[in-house]
Amino acid sequence: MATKVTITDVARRAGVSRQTVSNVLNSPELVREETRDRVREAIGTLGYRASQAARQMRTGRSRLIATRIEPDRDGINGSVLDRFLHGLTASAARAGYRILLYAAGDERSEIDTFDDLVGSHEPDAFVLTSTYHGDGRPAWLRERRLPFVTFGRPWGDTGEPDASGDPGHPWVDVDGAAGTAAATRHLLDAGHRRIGFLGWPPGSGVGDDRRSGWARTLTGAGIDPAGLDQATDDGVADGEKAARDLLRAERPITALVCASDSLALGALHAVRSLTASGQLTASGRLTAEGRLTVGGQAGGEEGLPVRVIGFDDTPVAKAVGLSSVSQPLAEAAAGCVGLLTRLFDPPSPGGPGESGGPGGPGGPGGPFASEAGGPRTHVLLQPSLVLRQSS
Amino acid sequence: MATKVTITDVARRAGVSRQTVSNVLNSPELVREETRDRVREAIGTLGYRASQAARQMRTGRSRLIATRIEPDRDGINGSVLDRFLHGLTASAARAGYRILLYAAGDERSEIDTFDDLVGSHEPDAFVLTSTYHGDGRPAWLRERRLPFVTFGRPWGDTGEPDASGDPGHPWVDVDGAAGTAAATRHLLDAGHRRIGFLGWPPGSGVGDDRRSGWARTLTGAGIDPAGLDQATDDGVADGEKAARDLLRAERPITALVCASDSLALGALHAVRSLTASGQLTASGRLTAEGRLTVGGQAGGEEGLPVRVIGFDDTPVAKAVGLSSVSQPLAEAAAGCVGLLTRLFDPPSPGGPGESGGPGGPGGPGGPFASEAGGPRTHVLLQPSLVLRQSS
DNA sequence: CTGTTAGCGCCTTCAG
DNA sequence: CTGAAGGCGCTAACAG
Repeated sequence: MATKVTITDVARRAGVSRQTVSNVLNSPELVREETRDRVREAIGTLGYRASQAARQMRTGRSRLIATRIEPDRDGINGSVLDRFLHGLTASAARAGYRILLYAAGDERSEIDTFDDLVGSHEPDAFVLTSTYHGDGRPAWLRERRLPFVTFGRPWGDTGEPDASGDPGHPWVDVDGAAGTAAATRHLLDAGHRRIGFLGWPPGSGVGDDRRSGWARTLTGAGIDPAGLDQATDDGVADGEKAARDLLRAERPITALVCASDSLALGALHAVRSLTASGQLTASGRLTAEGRLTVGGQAGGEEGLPVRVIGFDDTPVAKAVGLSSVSQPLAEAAAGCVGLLTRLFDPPSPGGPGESGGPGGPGGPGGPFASEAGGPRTHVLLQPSLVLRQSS
Repeated sequence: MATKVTITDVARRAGVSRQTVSNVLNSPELVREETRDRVREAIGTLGYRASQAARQMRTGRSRLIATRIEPDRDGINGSVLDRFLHGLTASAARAGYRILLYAAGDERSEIDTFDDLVGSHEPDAFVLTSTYHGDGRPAWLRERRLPFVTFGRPWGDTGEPDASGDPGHPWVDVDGAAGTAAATRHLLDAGHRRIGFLGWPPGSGVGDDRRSGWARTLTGAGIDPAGLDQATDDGVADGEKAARDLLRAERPITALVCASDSLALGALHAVRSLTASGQLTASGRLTAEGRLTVGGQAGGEEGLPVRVIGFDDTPVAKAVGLSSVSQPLAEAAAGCVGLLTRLFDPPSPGGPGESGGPGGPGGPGGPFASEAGGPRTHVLLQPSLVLRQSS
């Protein structure tokens, strides 16, 4: 049973003082190479590891990043945050940090947990997920000058990023609008014109963002999106119901972009069941093969199979052959860790641009001065479209 | 900006020595009530929190429990471990512990991580998930007398718990066989006789366990399970294929118990597509309503709709109306934390029985002596059957 | 019951 | 470049 090996043991073994060992660890350039190697060898053979607790007492840094684990959401989309969390754990480890988990039901209890954690385990930073309108967490953390990043833009009251005078904080996000735009474009390219959108009620930043990409693309192609979308709560049953309405509307859709895989799965059900029962709509007809024939409509969309595209590329999408917009979650996690470490160890000033990141250009980079002294950096990542049988 | 408040500040505020404050925190019974209240009030108004780092240096305990976050598995079952992890985080917090996360690809890297963690953040314990045949992690930890619990029985080489002389360690598990048995019984009660099983290739402890509950129940009802099951890799497509075989076999099944929701989802697809196309089998016929009419077979099963039951009660099961066996994951997590804290703070000896737990009787409680001195305790939880449209 | 003493392992001065 | 002090905040032993 190897009793705890300390820095003193290493020093003795290497024939140097404890400080030299410490220097080898923290400022190697101060130590002569020969000595350094000797110390490192001693560290290796003894299996020495610096005690975090002792180090933290001295430096005030815990090398811990705290984040919340969310309870299983109703839907199918829960896996998104899990994948993010896995990426975060891996990225953090690479940067020498560990993830500390906490659970919290609502904002109040989450902030209480912040308070608790800050006093006890003293994480070096927080990563916030699932940001929302009027999110009180960033303000609380900023007031106390606690480093943090959000995965998700700060959604202002208008649904636009930074629209409400938010002084800003580092964030990473995925460009949802670009994702739905790509999906819509793909369907346009396949000859579809009446491309619907199945989303959530207005007011959720993420949902509005995703809808906007669809609407923008349709408009750009000279198609009026009015009447082609439905808003509903997230869920398979809700999605199925809303999709039915769209498929049997006066101007029936022939393809559908959805704000989530749950909705898309519901839509798929709707398509299949309408297909199976050979139902008619006011101006369209679903054939046995899932092809929708739109009577008397102009354009080349006659006989095209009804297409559905989801969002998040969850395991279910893969399982049922649903095309979906995929978020680069590992990259997002890496981005969070990157922004955080940049806060801790500021890069040499005057370096390369500090906005933007891999996979896409940065955001607008507004001129807000950061009174907290932290650089207002952010990373906006581009999603990708994963095509399967459903489109 | 509230600068770090220390135990000295509290002592001064309360007019006592630092030691007294410490006593109020750790051994309140040693302090006169009046003093205690005064100190507590000072703690409250000052917002004092004991520094974990300092405490850890003194006590050697970090109040951290390390566990692994698994990468997204292929399937749909990933959510199981996430729900467990959430429960673990919540239970640990209630007991005054936090969860420290790590990621690891294989056993080798996981053990390297153990080593790293033990030397740096020094978690008080580990929780191991996804145990498997020949799992090398428990032995590694036990050799070093590091406290740990596994979620999952130690599967011996024969597939039976503790069959290979494993000296034992604390574990929590869910009785999978009881779950499939309940599912099978439910189908028997509904009049089914040819109840199939869709599982994984033999050799996986969990899979064999689940199959055994089905086989046992069928045998108990006087039905020979031979030829009524299929083994395949986990996955919707694999499940669909295997289910087709079963539905069109010489002795076609009329109901199906599955080892996972992925397989069950595939089976559901198979049932629906066979139903839709009105396919015939050697001795059965699927009607349009998904009813299987078995020609010339004895028993009351004619005209019964084909039933499918999954395992794990994942969000997808809920979404598509699939009946499924549900594991009590929050309880399992609580059980892990309970076993761990029992290790740290042993209950008064001669207390109540130390085996078994809520929801079910304990395991066999073999007579192995534990050379490490730790009590070999375990908790076997009972799953429940969640019925939906599919059964 | 309360106060004093000592030191956990490390890193940051400051001298050599 | 290397060695000698000092102390981060806390608690386990003792002394009063």
